[in-house]
Amino acid sequence: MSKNKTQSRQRRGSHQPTLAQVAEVAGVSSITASRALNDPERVNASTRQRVLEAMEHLGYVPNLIAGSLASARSRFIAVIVPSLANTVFIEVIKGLQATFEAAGYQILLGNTDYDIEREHQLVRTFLGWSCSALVTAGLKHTPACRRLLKECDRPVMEVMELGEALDLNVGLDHQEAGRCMARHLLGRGYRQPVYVGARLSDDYRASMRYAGHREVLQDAGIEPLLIELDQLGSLEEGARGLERVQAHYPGADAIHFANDDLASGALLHAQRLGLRVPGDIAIAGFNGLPLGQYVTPRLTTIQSPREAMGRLAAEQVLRRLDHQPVTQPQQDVGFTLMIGQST
Amino acid sequence: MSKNKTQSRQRRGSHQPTLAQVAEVAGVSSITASRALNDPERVNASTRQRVLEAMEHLGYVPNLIAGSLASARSRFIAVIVPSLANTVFIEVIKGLQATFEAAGYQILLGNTDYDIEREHQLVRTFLGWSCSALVTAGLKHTPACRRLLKECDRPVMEVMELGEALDLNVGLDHQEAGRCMARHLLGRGYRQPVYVGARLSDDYRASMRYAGHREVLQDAGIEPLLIELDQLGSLEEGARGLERVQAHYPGADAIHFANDDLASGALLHAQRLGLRVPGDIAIAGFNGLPLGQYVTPRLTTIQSPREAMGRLAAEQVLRRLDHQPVTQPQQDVGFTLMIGQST
DNA sequence: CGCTAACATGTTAGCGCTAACATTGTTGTA
DNA sequence: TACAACAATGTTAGCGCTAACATGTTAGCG
Repeated sequence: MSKNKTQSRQRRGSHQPTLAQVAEVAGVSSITASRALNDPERVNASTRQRVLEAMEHLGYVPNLIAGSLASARSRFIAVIVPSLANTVFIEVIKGLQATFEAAGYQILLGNTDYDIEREHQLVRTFLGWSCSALVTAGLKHTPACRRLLKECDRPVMEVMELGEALDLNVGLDHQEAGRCMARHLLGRGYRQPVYVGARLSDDYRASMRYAGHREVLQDAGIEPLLIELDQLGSLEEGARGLERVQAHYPGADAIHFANDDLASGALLHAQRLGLRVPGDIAIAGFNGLPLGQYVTPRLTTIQSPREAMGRLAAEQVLRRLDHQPVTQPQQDVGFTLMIGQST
Repeated sequence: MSKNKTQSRQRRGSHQPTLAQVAEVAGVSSITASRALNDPERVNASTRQRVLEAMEHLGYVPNLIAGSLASARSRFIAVIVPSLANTVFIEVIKGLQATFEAAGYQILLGNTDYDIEREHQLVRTFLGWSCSALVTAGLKHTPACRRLLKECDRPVMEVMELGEALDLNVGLDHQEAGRCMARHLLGRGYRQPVYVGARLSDDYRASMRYAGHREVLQDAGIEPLLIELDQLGSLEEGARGLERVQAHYPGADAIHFANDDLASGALLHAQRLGLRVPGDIAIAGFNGLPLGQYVTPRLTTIQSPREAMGRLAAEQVLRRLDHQPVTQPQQDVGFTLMIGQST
């Protein structure tokens, strides 16, 4: 028998130094070492000093997984967005990330690719990581996912749009934004505006803006016209949108695009075609991206405070995690109509 | 005494159903329930069925933290980038995310804000989460961070640029890219090109491109000119760059911008100023962003395969995690000079 | 001087899961 | 028939940490 009889089982685990080893070197118990790190007020300064030196000496890296298991809370925040290709979500993520990171939380980023089944799966996974809170882009979930979010007993924040939320909600009223732009166009005297969006069944915030647009037109006795494209937000697709409007609705005098990428693409394409904007056709967008503010003529659009929305959402969640009362579970960040020279 | 004497300690933990409870409902041991989930081949089909039903019935969500602690591996991949404001990193992240997510890994995203001390801290935190591998943007680290990365015994991937890497490395040669564009400009007959970058000490990849640019100019006996701006990548800052070039170097006949955002901003601004591009001044960029390909005149730039770089990097890491041999630890993804009408 | 309160530290028992080893029963085959 | 090989399941002992409870030690006070 070559095997050691006194020691039966094989050792597992990594070869990293543990808190117990640190404690031994520092000549204290492991709970004291733990406290020196996580609750420094509760240990004597000189003891703390010794513990920290031992950590330094051993190259100790705290095992956060073990800590989370023992304390039944992780400092994870789940953030679920439909896409990373869209600047809009990136900016919201930036706001969330900056605020949560500063408060010592780590973001777990999930990408649904506009698939709410995928979202459900991500929620399950993130709950499995004992995340402290969840942030989702939008109010649309599968029924099972809604149930899970409702019963998970953690702050749930739904960002981007306002509506019947599960818990916390920070966003803006997209239907009203659609109305606002439509009113602007009618106010400018345009009588045949066309709404141009892409994959409206996926991008349902764009479809809500369309609903607002349509409402205003119908109230004014004008028939709402719609062109639906395939790609969500690209300059090239915007150019295609312009061409399709010209082909289908030769009398159109204005285009209300679902976003600035499409609108800017159309604007640049109009230039190439020698079309005057807004003389031959007016163009409007949504988002207030820098690009739209930098083309000539400057794009009329609706600015939404995306990074601020992320920050505000994070602050609300942090307040809830800190057991402070959240007086306004629903917050409207609003939007601004920015009138450029394109309408 | 109101306290129950038989049961001393207070219960901790969440109120979530556990594997043990699932196992009890299914009438098996918990390890069998575990296997039914993680290694389905190893349990009888009917047993598995019963276990899965019990999970469904109880609304069981696996506690991934406990699983990670027990198995000493988490399915986390640390991804550390200097900024989320830059499209370039977002696209690399997209490539990484898609590939890692498909393989069942979760990305832990860290943002250093161009601070390598912050990077070191993030590396420590992520090692604390027992991440399976680390991906960092760039080869620049603090000495302590290098040591940590070298000794952590996990795949370490450095993306973006090529050079003396710690372990795996996927990227492109920025100095060569700078040379390539400078050669193009000289080949076109420009004799007073100015390099315009922003915060070159932070954005050291841009400064490497400048080094290449300078080298070519010096070889040709031309004095290299440089303008340094404050904001890393914005259209507005590009316009400012154009104005500063005109003010400082009135004889300049070409501008080699550090990125397409700056270059596009300058291009759009030139239009407004009534400057002919490239007649009055030529403009070149770097990155191959869609915007640059969509302005008139089309921007001369260098296209780098960013999303593909992310995918390739992820595949290399996955191969390493899968114990497959990695024959080429360093991979050059190359770049393409795209000659537009702006030079 | 005895008593209490506040502080400093320690002991114990898990958190929920899985690796390692153990035990059955079942099949194939020499 | 005996024995290996395998398939299916179980038992045990942690992973590294921290909550809860326990104990010792000092300062403050009438």
